[in-house]
Formats: sequence, structure tokens, C-alpha cells
Amino acid sequence: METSTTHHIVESLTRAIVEHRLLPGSKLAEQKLADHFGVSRTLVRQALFQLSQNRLIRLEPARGAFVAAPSVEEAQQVFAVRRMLEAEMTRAFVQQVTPEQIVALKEHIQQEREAVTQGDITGRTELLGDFHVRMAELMNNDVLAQVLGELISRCALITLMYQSRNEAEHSTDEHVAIVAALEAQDADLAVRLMHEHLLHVEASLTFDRKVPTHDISLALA
Amino acid sequence: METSTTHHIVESLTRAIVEHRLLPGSKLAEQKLADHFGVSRTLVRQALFQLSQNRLIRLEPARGAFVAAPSVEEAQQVFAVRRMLEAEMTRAFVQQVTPEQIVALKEHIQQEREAVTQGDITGRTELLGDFHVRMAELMNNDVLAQVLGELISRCALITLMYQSRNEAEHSTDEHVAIVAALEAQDADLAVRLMHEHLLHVEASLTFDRKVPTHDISLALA
DNA sequence: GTCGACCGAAGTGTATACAATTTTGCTTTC
DNA sequence: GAAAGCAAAATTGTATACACTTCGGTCGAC
Repeated sequence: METSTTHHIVESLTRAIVEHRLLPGSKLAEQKLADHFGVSRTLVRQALFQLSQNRLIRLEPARGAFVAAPSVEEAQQVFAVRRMLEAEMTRAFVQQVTPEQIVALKEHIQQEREAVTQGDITGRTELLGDFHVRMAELMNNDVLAQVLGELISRCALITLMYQSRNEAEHSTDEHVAIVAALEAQDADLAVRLMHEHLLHVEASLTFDRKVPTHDISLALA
Repeated sequence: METSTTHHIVESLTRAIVEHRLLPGSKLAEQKLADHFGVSRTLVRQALFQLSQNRLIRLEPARGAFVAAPSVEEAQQVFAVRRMLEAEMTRAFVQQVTPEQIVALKEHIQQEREAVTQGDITGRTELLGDFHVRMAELMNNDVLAQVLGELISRCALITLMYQSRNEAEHSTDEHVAIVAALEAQDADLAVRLMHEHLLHVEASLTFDRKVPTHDISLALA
């Protein structure tokens, strides 16, 4: 199973959703997608199901697929979980840190800077999130990396909607500070910085610009 | 989308896998399953895809679906993540604990005891895991509850394979101790008990009874 | 004029048909 | 006798066909 065709459809739709070419609430009709990609509905349905698992779309029985409109509430819950998880991850990281890991993280931060200065909004959001996944990977815990990746992509939509360039630069600066603390093997400092960093990112999302939505009941609530 | 028919197939296969009526490595041929459930391959394929997302089966391109054989390594990674996450969850729980929550947890523990004394192996494993999910739910963080649920079900297979009745009773006792610490609002104690509890559960899994496998390369490795 | 029922169009849910790939067992060859 | 090759059978991957539900609009009743 799991061919590359469906994967391509998933990737394509993911980009479209994440780059806001498809707005939250938009209907994703199977036949139209099938025509667009030149495949049958079968493959489109596989892709839609996969996207629903990633929470990028909502699947309503007998009604179809709609681009998800993640609530700020949900994003806050995600950040609460991330703070729990990443604080401890950071503490564990310090206990087994190696020079190579520090180098890898610094190189990653360099990539972040480039994306931010180039105004690559999608790229920078992805890289800013990947910093955290990168830490998990460097700890040789694939499960941790995957869970974290899911959490981050789960609110990628919201992050993209709300994060300004200034905030992105600020995030990178905080990444630098965290890596410095890791390098100094100062666990308490690193944990505190990580915790605050996540609070800052969350705080930058909560000044509630309204999301355009096609969901009437939600719009009128 | 998402009808109840596919859900039924998923449930049925899940039970079969978790109760070891289907051994790790077994092939799940689509047509045979379709015949057995009296549906078309379409629904079977949906169910198999869903099971693969739960890591209960492995999907190999053009070869088919096989019951997963989760490695002890993977389970250890899962437990490492759970310790990170649940330690902090416990700490946060104490800060907002209410009498109703304590009652709910105590009631849950009562259910655990019943399942253990009745020798209901599947039920007790599920309930022992649900205790942790229940905590997350009581904190009103759906995301946390879901992430935790995924982590627990991810190694449900291994837990079921390796957990004895004695260990199950021990787990319930530890749950009692944790709830007592929560009730006393002793955060440090509760966190320490939770941490040790997870270490105990993991430790009880690692004396490596060999898993029967159909994967030759793995069997000979 | 408004509300409700009905009918047609459109879209999803499931089954089946067909294509492509893998598996299997036999045959051939060394 | 073992290994390689080939062909048939079985199985997965994709497309299409059909059934059933939902959505929109029109017509009719009040």
C-alpha cells in the first residue's frame, strides 16, 4: 500500500492549506480534486483520510471534507502539552549533550536566520518548528521526535496565520539562547528558557485576529 | 466519510491483534477479511489504513498488511516520552485539583481492581492505561488526553504481551498512591510516584520473552 | 409572501471490474 | 540435486459503476 501518488496529493493539499490558498472551511470535493490531479476518487479519498489524521481537514459523514479551522483554544492546549514535554526533553538533553549535537543545532539556527531574512514565511515556520523536532532526533528517540512533530504540525495552520516576522526573529534569538544554555550544560537555565520560549510563541498567537470561516454556526457563535 | 462499518472492522481486528489471536507478522489478506466481514475490499482497505496509523499493523507496498511486531526498543522510547509528559502533567494536575477529580480517579481505580480480580486481561490492560488518559481528560486538555492515548495504545501490544497479573495489581496499588498524593496536593511526591510508576511498568516489560515473529531477517538477526 | 414538500442535481459511500505486481510452483538447465 | 527462469495464480493498486444521502430550487398550499 501507500503509493507515492497519494503522497503527492497529500503534499500538494498540505501546501495549499498551509499557505492559505485554501481557506479554513473550504469544501474539498472529491471529484474536483480527482480531475485536478488526473486520478480517480479512490486516491483522493485516501489522501483526504490521511489529511484528516493530520487534522488539516475535517471529514463529515456524507457531507465531505473541509479545510480545518483550528481554534485558538486547541492551539493553547497544544502549547500546554509542548511545554510539559519539551521542558523535560530539554532537561534530558543536557544530561547527554555532545559537541556534535550543539553544532547540528547551531547549523539549524543558521538556516532559520536565512529563511527569516529572505521573508520565506512558510519555510521559516517550518524551520522554527523543526528546531524542536531536531532536538528530539538528536536524542535518538524517534517516538519523541514524531510526537513532537505531530504536535507542531497540528497548530502549524494557526502559527502561520498569526506569526509576524518580528516574532519569527525573536524565536530564532531564543533558540540561540537555548543552545547556549545546552552547551553550558546549565539544565535549569535551558529548561527555563525553553519554557519561556514556548510561552512567548503562544502569546504571540493569541491576539485574536479573526479567521475567515465558512462555517455559519461558528461565525455566528 | 468515516462510517461505522469500517469502525467495526477496526475494532474487531484490534481486539484480535491485542488478544493475540493474530500473531505479530501474520499476513492480513484483504479479500479474506472482506469475505469474513461480508463487505468489499474497499472497507477493509480503509480499516487497514486506519490500523496502520495506530501502528497495530504494518503496510508494505504491493505486499499487503502484516500484524506489527513492536520492538522493546520502541516501547522504551514510548515510556521515555511518557515519563517526560506525565511527570509534568501530574505537577500541573495538583495545581488545579478538585475533590470531584479525586472521586473520579478513585472510581476508576475501583474498576481496575475488578478487572484484575476477574482475570480480564484485555480489560485490565485497557483500564490501567486509561487511568493516565483519565487524568488528562480531567484537566480539560483534550489534546493531552489524545496524545497520551496514542502513546499508550502504541505499546499496548507489548504491554499485553509482557504484563503479568502480579504486575497489574502492583500498578493499581501505585495508582492508589498517586491519587493519595494528588489529594494531599503534594506535587513533588505525586510527580515522584508517577515517575517511579512508569519506570516500574517499563521494567516489568523488559525481561525479554521472545516474541514469535514471521519476519525471517528479524528472527535471525 | 412565507413555509413546507417534492424533485432533480450533485456528491459521498460501497461494490465491482480491471490493471499491475508479487508470489508460487513447475520446468529446464547445469 | 540445486538454482535459475518462466508462467499461472493470487494479491494488491487504481478506476469505474451504482446506490444512497444531501443540497438547491421550484412549485404549491395556506
